[in-house]
Amino acid sequence: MGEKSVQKKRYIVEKAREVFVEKGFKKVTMKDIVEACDISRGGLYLYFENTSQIFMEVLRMESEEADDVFSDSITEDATAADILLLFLKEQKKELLRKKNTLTQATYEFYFENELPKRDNILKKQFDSAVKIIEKLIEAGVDNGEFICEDCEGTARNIMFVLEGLKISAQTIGVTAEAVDREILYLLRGLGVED
Amino acid sequence: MGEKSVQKKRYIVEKAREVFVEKGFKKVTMKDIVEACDISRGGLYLYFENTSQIFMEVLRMESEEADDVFSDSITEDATAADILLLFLKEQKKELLRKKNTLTQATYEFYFENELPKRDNILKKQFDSAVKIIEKLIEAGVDNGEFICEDCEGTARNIMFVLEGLKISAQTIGVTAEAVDREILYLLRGLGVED
Amino acid sequence: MGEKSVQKKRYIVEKAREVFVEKGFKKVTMKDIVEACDISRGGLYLYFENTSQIFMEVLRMESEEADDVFSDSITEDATAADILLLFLKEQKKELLRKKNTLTQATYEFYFENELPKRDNILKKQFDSAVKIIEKLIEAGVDNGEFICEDCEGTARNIMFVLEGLKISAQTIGVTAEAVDREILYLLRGLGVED
Amino acid sequence: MGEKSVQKKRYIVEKAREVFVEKGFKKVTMKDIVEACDISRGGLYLYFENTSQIFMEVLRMESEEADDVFSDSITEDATAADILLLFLKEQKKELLRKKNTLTQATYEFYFENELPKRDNILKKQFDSAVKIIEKLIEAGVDNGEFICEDCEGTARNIMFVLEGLKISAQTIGVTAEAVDREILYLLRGLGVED
DNA sequence: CATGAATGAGAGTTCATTCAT
DNA sequence: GATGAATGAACTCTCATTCAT
Repeated sequence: MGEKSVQKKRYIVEKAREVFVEKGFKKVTMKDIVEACDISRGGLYLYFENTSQIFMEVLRMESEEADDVFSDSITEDATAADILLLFLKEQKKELLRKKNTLTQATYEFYFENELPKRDNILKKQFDSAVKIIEKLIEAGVDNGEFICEDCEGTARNIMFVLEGLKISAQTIGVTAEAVDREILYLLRGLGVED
Repeated sequence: MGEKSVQKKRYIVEKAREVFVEKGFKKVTMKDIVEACDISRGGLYLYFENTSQIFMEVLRMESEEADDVFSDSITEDATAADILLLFLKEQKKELLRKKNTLTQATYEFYFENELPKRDNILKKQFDSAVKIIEKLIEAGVDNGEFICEDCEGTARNIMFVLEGLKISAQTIGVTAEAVDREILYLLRGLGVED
Repeated sequence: MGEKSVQKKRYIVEKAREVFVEKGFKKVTMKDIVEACDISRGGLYLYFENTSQIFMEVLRMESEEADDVFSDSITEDATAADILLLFLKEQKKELLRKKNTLTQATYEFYFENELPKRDNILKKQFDSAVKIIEKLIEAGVDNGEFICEDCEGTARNIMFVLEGLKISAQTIGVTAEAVDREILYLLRGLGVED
Repeated sequence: MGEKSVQKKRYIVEKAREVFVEKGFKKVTMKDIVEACDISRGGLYLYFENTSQIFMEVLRMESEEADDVFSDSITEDATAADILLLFLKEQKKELLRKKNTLTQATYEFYFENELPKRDNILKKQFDSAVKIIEKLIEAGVDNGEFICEDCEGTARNIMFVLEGLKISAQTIGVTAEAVDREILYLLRGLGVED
């Protein structure tokens, strides 16, 4: 597959991403993607065999670009609390966003495909986020910003709360206030006064 | 609708439940349910128009029967900590169970149907669970079992963690140990020593 | 499947037969048969899963109706030679007929489906034809019409020649004269003077 | 077309032959052949327009190389009976061979293409085989090996029996014993004692 | 009420064939 | 000459939904 093919594949994945954002995973057909890309029916099959394959590529591309969840938050003289807060605000924005989100499609994809439980991109992201938060909390404890006895447990707790908020946002609905309240609760747990 | 019709409807819903447990929500077709019920294709349409309608009925029946999430745990002389622990154990069992769970189907259903965000059974269950946990914690605080400054916040935190664990179990996979660890973390947050 | 279904199935098989006669086996699609029957696309699938299944049914029906290859030839006072000659004439007509023949389709079907080598309708027909010809020759020998030392071998020889003529008719082409010549040759082998 | 082109064409035909041997004629697509040859899709079209054209070339090449059906059998001091027997043994081997045979593909090809009935390679091969067998029988009669009144008729009979065996091998199945039995029958018809 | 045959829309998939490079 | 990406027609198959009985 030449240079051009790589570009076209990328093009398809980008267009497909929009479709998945729009419709989730299950509802999306090869036809939908063909139409979104404005290519021929057979053309798509030159690059991908099915929607799962395309979605996995979308996820891969996503995780490549988004590896820097924290990098935005980390600036020269930011404190641990600043960084954590920024990260949580970022997550809030993400989880409240109705559109331009792959959240639902991602869940649906993992529901449908029991297989990739191991070496699961989602899991890797979760674990690495826990690690980073843990380091952050440790740093905060060191310089007296945070109070925390079980940094790892707290990091994991934060991530599960975020997961809970995320899925709740997609199902029972969650308001900005509700998210703020949870963020406050988490910060207070670290000994941060408002 | 006569008595007989009510019974048949109930029969359909029960059979359909098995199908949803087995296949989630999206993948299920009217044909699947017709076959599971061993009734005629047209027959099903006399009672339900589509799978969404059937699933909502499944959910309704479910919540009627399961309103007593706590009732099992509450006995005469159980302490607040006992009850909370029993509840959490119950949730653990539920979320680790691969089969006989409507979890996935429920998520899929709410993904597909943006509509029932309001008067959403899931939301009601969530809110009422928060309430009950809050009362429980308050009781625990009163008799010195728990230490807690923000009972409502803590109750909500517990529920979001459970939601996070539940969705994680369906996507990235969660081990029994991981769940135990979270439960311990939550209890320690209430000042409970192991 | 009720009485009506049986009739419709029969109707489909009859229409499909025409299609197979027209186009052989391989070229025929479910769509072709749907169109020939003037039923809906999905309708055909209620009765048959694929063209092989339909063709097998065509063959079965064919063999039911045609079990009496010889019965036409057998009359009260016909001699063995008469009957044999009539049979051979019948075969001649059959193998020279361009249209209304399942020959080609049958060959194609057996090419495609290696499976039914055993309990193969074609084989049964061949074997039973050999048996009948053998009996016929024996009868002819008994009453002095034929001279033959190895009736079974001769019967089989006749059938293989007929098979050879049949496939030749479909591939290299065979004239009426050529068939007559072979028939004469076979009869002379039985000591019959023209 | 240059020297190189001729070679490439030959290469394609040889590779295509393998495909036809493997899959018959009808099932073979241009894509199959492209893949077998490991050339480009468009490249094949520079040489052939469709599978029929390719197959005809395969047949032509085949008949060029195989014109010597008998040449193997004919040695200095072999008797007519020896040669005939060798030829029949050769045919037996051929028709029992499951793989490496173009038989099925050839039949399918002639089924599909009504056209080449005239100037039909198959026919030429058949006719020339009849001629040769006839000469052989005449020679055998001359030196007292065979008894035969109608050499041409007998030669043709032999060829039709072989055709019958060949197609039977492909459809109803034929055992080595069955072939031997037919060969014996044919030889006895020529007055040859076992 | 209940049945289940029938319809037809629509998704998936494969290839023959073309054509710019 | 040669390549292989691209197109689009054609086929298979599945269901939601209707309707005569």
